[in-house]
Amino acid sequence: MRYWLMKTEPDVFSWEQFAEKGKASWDGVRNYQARNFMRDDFKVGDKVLFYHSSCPVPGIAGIATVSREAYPDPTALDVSSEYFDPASQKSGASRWVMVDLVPDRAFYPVASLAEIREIPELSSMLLLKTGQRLSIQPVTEREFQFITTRW
DNA sequence: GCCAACGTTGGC
DNA sequence: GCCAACGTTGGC
Repeated sequence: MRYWLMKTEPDVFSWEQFAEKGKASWDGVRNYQARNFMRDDFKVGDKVLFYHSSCPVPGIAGIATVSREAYPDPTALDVSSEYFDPASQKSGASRWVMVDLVPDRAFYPVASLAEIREIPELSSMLLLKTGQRLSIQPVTEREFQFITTRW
């Protein structure tokens, strides 16, 4: 089993919406490295840290579980979608994929980025690396265990 | 709103 | 293939 961190802007899709819906299809990823993680490495049962970015208190809002492995992201072919991708339309097939998640539990309060920064055991998390903007990142088992024990 | 640190695009 | 210009991310 592997562990991941996935970023979302709560203005677009929040933990609260996720929990209420009971499921999420992670569409809209338009970065090759992030896509490749989903396509090649995500397995059913993998655990995900659900991260809120670009908001008043950036941080991990809860934990989720991968419930379906990578399949084509249809928003790439939908001209009315903000995630529409002309190159996918041209080739006739979506070059982007998504996975499905189900919520596990929420963190109350969120594990804020500021708090995470202060914890020596978490100092090597990719999240804290300058310039690291990947929206999907691998997390080590130790990091995951530390966070879910603390929060 | 600022801006550092990227990734992508496209002319050559 | 190079690389300048441009666009995006995301904390602050």
